[in-house]
Formats: sequence, C-alpha cells, structure tokens
Amino acid sequence: MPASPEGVDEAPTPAPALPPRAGARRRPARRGEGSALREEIIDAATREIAATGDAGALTLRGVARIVGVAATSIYLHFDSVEKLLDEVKLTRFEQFSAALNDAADAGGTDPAARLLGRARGYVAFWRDHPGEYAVMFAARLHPAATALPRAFRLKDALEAVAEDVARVWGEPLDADRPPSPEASMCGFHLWAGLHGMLSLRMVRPHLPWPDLDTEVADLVERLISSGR
Amino acid sequence: MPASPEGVDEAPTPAPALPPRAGARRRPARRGEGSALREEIIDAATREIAATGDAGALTLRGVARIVGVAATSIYLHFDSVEKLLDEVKLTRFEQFSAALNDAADAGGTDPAARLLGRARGYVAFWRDHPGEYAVMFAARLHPAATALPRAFRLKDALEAVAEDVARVWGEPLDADRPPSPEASMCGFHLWAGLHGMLSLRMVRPHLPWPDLDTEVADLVERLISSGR
DNA sequence: TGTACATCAGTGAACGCGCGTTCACTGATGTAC
DNA sequence: TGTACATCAGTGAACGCGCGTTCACTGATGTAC
Repeated sequence: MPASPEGVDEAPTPAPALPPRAGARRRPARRGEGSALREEIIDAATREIAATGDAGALTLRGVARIVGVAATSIYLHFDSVEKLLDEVKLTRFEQFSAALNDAADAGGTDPAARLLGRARGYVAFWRDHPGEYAVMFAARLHPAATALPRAFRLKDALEAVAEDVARVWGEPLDADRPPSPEASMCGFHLWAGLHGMLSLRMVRPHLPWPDLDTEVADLVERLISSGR
Repeated sequence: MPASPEGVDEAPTPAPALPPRAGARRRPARRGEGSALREEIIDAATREIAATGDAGALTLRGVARIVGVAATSIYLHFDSVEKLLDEVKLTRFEQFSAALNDAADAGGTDPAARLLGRARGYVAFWRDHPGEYAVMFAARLHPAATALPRAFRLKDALEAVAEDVARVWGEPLDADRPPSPEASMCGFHLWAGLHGMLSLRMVRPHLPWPDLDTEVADLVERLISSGR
C-alpha cells in the first residue's frame, strides 16, 4: 500500500486553456446546416470547461471568441450561458453513465468484478475529464434552479451498485426483492468514497495521498467484506 | 436505516444573503483602532461566503457595501480579494480543526467513541457552516497559487484518525510504531467518505439520500470492523 | 433560362453595468512646542 | 494654555475593462414564377 511521494502525480493534467481562434474567422455554414454552429459552440464550451474546471469562467463572449464568431451568434442557438452549460453537463453526464456501465460490463458477470470495474470506470472518467468532473459535481449552496432532465441516471448507477453488492453477498434478488438496506448503504458509501477521494485530491494535491488505484480497490474490498 | 423522504431535509439552510448597510454609513474608528475595520471586513466577507457558498461571488465592492465603507478602504487592510479570502479560509480552517479535536475529546478516551465523535464533529461543522465548507473544499482544477500557511492541520487530523483506528484494532503504538498502513488507509476512507456524503448532498439535494447520521455511523462501524 | 424574392446564417455597433484599481483629497485627533 | 503640525482613518471621482444584451443590418443561397 505505497503512498505516492507527495501525491502530486495523482492530479490529472487538465486540457490547456484555449486561445481565441487565430486570424481567420469561421465561415458561415451552408444553408440548412445552421446547427453545425450549435455543435461547435457546445464543443468550445466543453473544452473551455475542461481547461478551467470552473463553470463561472464560461462566458458568452469567451465561447464566441474560441469558435471565431460574433458574440451575438451564440443567441442563435442558446438563450443564455446557463442553458449552454446545462447542455455541456447533460452531454458529459450521459457519457459518464455510459462509461460506468461499460466499465461494469468489462468486469463480466462476476458481481465483485463488476463492482470494481465500475469504481475504476468512475476514476478513469475523472482522470480523462477532470475539469468537466469538477463542474459536474461542484458543490453549490444554491443548486441551479434549472433541473437537468432525467436526473442523469445517477440514481440508476446507485441501484446497479447496490444490486452488485447484494449479489456478492449472496442475497436473492428479483422484482419483489430489492437489495437489502445494507447493500444500498454500501452503494452510497462507495459513491461518497470515490467522490471524496477525487475531489479532495483536487483541493489538496500536495497532501501525501495513497496511490489512488490502491485506495479504490481497498475501499471496494472493505465494503464487500463488511457484509459477509 | 430509514431513508429521508426525498433527502431534502439533509440540505442545511444557508445564512441569508446580506443587504448593504442601510443608510447610515459606518463611522470611522478612533485613533489607534484602525484594525477594527479589518475585523469588520473579514466578518462581512465570511458572512458573504456563508450566504453564497461561492468564492467567486466575493467582490471587493460587495464587501465594502456590506461594511458600509468606500471600496478603496478595503485596500487599507488587504492587497486583494484573494488575500481577504485566504484570511477568511484560514480562520475557518482553524475553527474547523479545533472543532474536530473538541468533538473527538467529547468521545472520551475510548478510541471508537473518539472516532465517531470526530466524524460527527465533521458533519456538525458542515451543518453549521455549509457555505464556508463549500468554499473551503471547492475542487479547483488549478488550486490557488497562494499556499495557505500551516496546511491547516488537515494532515494532523488524518494522523489522529489513523491512530484512533489503530487503537481500536489493538495495535501497539508509540514513537517508533506509527499506525499500520491499513489503519492509515481507513483514515483516508473516512475523510473521503465524509466529504463525499456532504458534497454530494449539496450537489444533488433531491436524491433519496439515507439519513446522514445513520450513514456516518454505518461507515465508521464498517471501517472499524473491517480490520479485526 | 432568367430574375425577383424569401430565407438562412450570421455581423457590428452600441448600451449600461459592476468590477478592480489609481490618485489626490479630507476631516478628526493627538502631540510637540 | 494655546496653536501649529503630523498622523490616522478613511473618502470620492475617475479610468479602462469585460460582460450580457439590444437592434438593425448584411450577404449568400435556394426557390417560385
């Protein structure tokens, strides 16, 4: 269980900040292809968030500069920066939950392997998209009024984890028998633990953190073994 | 292990936003008591952060309005808003670590009770100061260059937790024998778990979270029992 | 085949706002003579 | 005891900046006749 020297190597390198589009301005889309700009805007906003990790740094004019377009052109596709931010988050959350499911499936049918796979997928997403992760899970005192559609499947992921824990423990599961409260609780512990590991490493990269993969595996193991 | 209906009651109510000082402007301090303004500024900034939970919402002019003073007067005591913010954080971090130690001491000498006490103290601080907590632990991609002095004793708190875990497990401890890596790891799990529980509740107050105190006690119990 | 016109995909100037920061200034109060 | 002066504790106007937002405008392109 070796600790990395100063924990510094655990901080993922963010994408570099984006320069404004150099010189040549973007040429207008062809007729009927106006939505191309919409995609470019979302892309630019996503990269800006990836680079800064700060939703407050996302400005309408800034995005317009990156895309190489007049500030007013943003309004052709989004009512406000908040709506644009919601779109970015929505996209990333969908990728996130898909990645978690893929990572679980990579673990095959063994529930313990699925559980560990999902946890590793969680960490892998953070390593690949630290800025987006920071924005997706930024703790606000007053959460945005704009409720995002579908609650992002976070609840589904929690339930999937609880079911895998229950299976590891040999609980009989079917439509009438949901995972036990203990198994569900371990699902919450896992999510809280993972989120805590990652966000604390972002806040204090210089504390002597344990190796991240070791810590993840250790938590999963302890949670699994705590119920048998 | 009852879940609260929609988890909503787990979100602490933040302090209300601060109005600018009404009408009457602040009267200058007497001679030799210029530092009174410094305290008032820190106090106003703290309350602003408590109300918003967002470091980005703290502005020089905003603080000046609350105190009832010209914007330029802030410069009499602080070089920049960042320095002011650092001061606020420093104060709160010192309160935080003192509160954790007090909460541990309230548990007496039994290491398991101390551990649970410390965990409860952590949660209590969050309930009392959610906005400050959000700012103190806001995950930034590029952490502020201004390293805060003394690293805030977070490391000390981690070591104290590891020692209590080790004691619960019956490990012999003295100057030559630090807690085992397993005990240290459980300290990290506890911190990550607590931080995760709290910040995820702030991000998604409407998910059906378990009762917080139950979840905390359950985590402590599982971590303790995972090593015996 | 030509041409008028509607539509699409944007642009550019201008606005008012709040911000951090500067600079010279003010008014009360203690103190040296 | 009076008075000049230094010092303390601030003030107020002004600056340039980036921001969101508005409004009227433009230039290319497809289409109806």
